[in-house]
Amino acid sequence: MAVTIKDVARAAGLSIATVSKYINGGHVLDGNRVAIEQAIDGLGYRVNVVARGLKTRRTTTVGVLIPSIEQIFSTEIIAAVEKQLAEAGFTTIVCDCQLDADLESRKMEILLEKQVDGIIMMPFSGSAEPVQKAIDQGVPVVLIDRKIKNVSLDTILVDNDLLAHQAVSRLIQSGHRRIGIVLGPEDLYTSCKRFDGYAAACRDAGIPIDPSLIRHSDYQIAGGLAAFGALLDQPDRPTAIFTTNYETTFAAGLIINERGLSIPQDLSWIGFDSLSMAQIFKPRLTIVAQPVRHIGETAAKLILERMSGVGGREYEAREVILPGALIEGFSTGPIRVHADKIRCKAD
Amino acid sequence: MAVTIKDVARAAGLSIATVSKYINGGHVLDGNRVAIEQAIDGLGYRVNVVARGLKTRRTTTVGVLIPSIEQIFSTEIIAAVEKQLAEAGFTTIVCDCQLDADLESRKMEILLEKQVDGIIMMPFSGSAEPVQKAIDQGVPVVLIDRKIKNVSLDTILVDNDLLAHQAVSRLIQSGHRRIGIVLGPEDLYTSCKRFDGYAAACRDAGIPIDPSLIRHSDYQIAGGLAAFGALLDQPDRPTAIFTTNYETTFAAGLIINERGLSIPQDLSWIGFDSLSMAQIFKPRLTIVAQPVRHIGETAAKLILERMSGVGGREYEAREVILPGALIEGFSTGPIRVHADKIRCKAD
DNA sequence: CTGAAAGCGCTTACAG
DNA sequence: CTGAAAGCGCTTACAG
Repeated sequence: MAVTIKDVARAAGLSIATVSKYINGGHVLDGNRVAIEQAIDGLGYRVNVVARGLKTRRTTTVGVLIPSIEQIFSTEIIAAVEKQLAEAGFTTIVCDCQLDADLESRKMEILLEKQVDGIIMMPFSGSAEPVQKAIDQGVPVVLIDRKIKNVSLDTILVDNDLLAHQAVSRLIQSGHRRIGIVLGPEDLYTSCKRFDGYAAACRDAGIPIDPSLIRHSDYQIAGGLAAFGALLDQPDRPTAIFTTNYETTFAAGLIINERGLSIPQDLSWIGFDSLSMAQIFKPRLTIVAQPVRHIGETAAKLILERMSGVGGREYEAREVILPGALIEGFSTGPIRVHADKIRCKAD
Repeated sequence: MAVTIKDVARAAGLSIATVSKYINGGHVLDGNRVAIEQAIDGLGYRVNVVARGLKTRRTTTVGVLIPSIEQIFSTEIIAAVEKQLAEAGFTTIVCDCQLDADLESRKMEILLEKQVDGIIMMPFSGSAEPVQKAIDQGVPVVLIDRKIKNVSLDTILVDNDLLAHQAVSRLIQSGHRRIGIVLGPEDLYTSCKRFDGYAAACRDAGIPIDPSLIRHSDYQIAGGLAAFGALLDQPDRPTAIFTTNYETTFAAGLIINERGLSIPQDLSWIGFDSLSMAQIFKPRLTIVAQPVRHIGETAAKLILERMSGVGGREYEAREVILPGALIEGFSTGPIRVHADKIRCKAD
């Protein structure tokens, strides 16, 4: 059986209270300290954090709930979160809901059941229900990437409209006026913001918004294929396209490869996220890069602060907006006239 | 304060023992069952798994320890593991050691401290020390991807030599005889196996092994750049190259892009892992694909079996070798004569 | 500084 | 089937 604090106390000839005090950083007489240290080393004692957690009601564990663990955007954030939390002595439990709204709720319950001290969540469904459960139990929550309607919580966001504005302006500078955009679901926070930036850039340049250039998707590969394909196949097709998340950018890459399009000769293109994919693509892709590490670190620091209780149980929700960057590649260029190569499949 | 089993017992007019029995699936009188259910619903009771864990010495949690959470190979496996374990009612705690041998040991301790019921580990350092700690505590361990010397443990492997053999044979079929290979560290299990497959394929075709065509790396991007670059820059350079993990494959892609090489005209190339990168590359890459989902599921099932105690504490270590696949793209072709374009940078 | 005692919320033999 | 009691390993006031 595992060795307990009792064994240490016996070996050191002290009470468990004293040993406990020492373990938790309290002061004990020098002689006793030595005795305890020897006992611990000799016995190979290690605190049972489960027992401690029962008593202290803290598990030094934080739950991370994300839409899918297979999305690189989430992965990179998790890595940063985990590292930051580990340095503070916290363990991270990662749960994904596999793009399933029901699971999002279930996994939240599991996290709560595990008595996590705090939760970092990237909302998937947008429903307030999962997060409400945490609030009800008094567990602090920090949101990432998007807000949840009618819920006031700490949130780490990215300057989506500015970034989209920059990307679209970049295309406009190259002379494009028919610029397509592949967005996510209509009511999704990031999707709205990225559209706002697109619209603002067009407005600034005096370009009227053409609804046929705006395509919504599910922000997944399947939807990206459909949306990007539709943009290419329409009669007066765009000369440049902006895909606004990783999955739709990947989908665009697939189609471009399949149809044998030359970038930027046949089409100018700006993608989103995943620097590595951008670097591998021929020619190197121009993309909007979100500050993933920064997001993760910021979220981790904030949840640590909330868990420590600074500001009390009734704090005011904070909203942090982080800057991203437009990373230039070679996928944008001036407009060409001959664009009939595009519809190689449709024709 | 949270509602406990005591509150439920009081509300239901029963003892906590009876409530506990019901919660854990025991039989109680129908009337009592109703009373308990009502009390639970009314109070919003939820079992405190920390308290339960203290008593039962089981946490229904398994730890996953990997080299880096940012490596896509690991991510995909984790996703499969997590899903499989969740279905069995287990929670997954993912820890990575950030490619740091010391951290590998520390994180193992943390996992053990959290009283995980089992551990799935993809070894990084190859040292037996981290895993020995788990063994000492009687916590079952399932290894993934590679073995650890002098330790007999359940291990889920991939048929590395066969896969490498297939890949190299594919190149030989196209007429290549000077085939370069970018491996990992010399003593790494997978690296050795993949070299074995390479060597066997050459031997089968009567091609002598030329040491200058064999480059070891750290299996990371940095090492991949160095190794791949060195292969290209050497006097009698290979006409085809096989990069044997994701990072070195990615590195090769970077160099190919940077130098403006045309594949397969200037060079035939077969990569490893990451179907998505292969699909985005121009032309679509031929790669060796490991059965990531299969690996994850198999590891999860095995650890579940070990945790359940079937086979007893003293079981015989099992070794499972899973088949992968060579996925054909367009990155291999017949040899060309003019290869001077290659050294655009060096010249 | 040290120790005896209570208790965190649960499960588990053991009687009844 | 039900309940009283012990105990999992720890921390925490409270005396001393």
